[in-house]
Amino acid sequence: MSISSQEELVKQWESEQASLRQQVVDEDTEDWQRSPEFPGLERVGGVDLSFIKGDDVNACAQLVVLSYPDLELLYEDSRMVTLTAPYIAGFLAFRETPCLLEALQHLEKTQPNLLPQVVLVDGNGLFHYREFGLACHLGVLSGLPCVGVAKNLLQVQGVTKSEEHQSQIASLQRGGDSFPLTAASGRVLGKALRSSDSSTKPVYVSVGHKISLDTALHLTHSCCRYRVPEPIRQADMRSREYLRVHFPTTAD
DNA sequence: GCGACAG
DNA sequence: ATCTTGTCGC
Repeated sequence: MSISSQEELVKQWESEQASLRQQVVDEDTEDWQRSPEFPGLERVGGVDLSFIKGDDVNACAQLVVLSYPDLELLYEDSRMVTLTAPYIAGFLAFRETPCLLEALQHLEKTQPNLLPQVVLVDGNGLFHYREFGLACHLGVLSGLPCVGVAKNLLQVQGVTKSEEHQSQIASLQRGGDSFPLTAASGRVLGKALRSSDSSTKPVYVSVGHKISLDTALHLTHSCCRYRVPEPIRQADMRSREYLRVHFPTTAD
């Protein structure tokens, strides 16, 4: 792809993000979100993509639905997809949303009773350059509540891996502890969460759609058996397993 | 030229 | 995302 055509693509994507961003709902909209016990919440989804080494076009898109609060597998869908859009930081959604949306729509059409009530997404939501990351994108297009959970800090809007940030991480004492990720504007775009007692490195939680930040944080923590919340962890493991079985590494 | 760059 | 097994420690 030529430099100029990529510049044009980015311009088009920026305008699309600005437009869709207005549809994000950063508040609780569901009945189950009203109480900290999440009464009525029975199904939590997780999505992820895995790639074959050296191939950035063919990938395995994974959707899992786990029971809540037991976090047991209710449904899983692994599908090979062909990605057309390139990966450009800040525009991950244009690469991953289409196939994830298809997986959700397929489930809604075939087994609507298993459709998740909220989806945990591997990546950011409002914690994003233009406050419209993958979790917001998938949320708006699917209409489902979504939460962004990133494993690495995106340095954006003045939030950096500074010594101050490092010391805030060090101050997280136990699972559930968190601190806000505040933009230069003063707006809180997300929170760093120590997801379990036994993990030092936090995960970065932000609103995707139809959920408040505090509810997103509490839900994420409630889904953690290990550092990465179980829905995303299961999606990740199962998509890798799918590739291992169907595209075994050629032994030399 | 150097650093940053969700997945 | 992926390259990569064992190993040290709680």
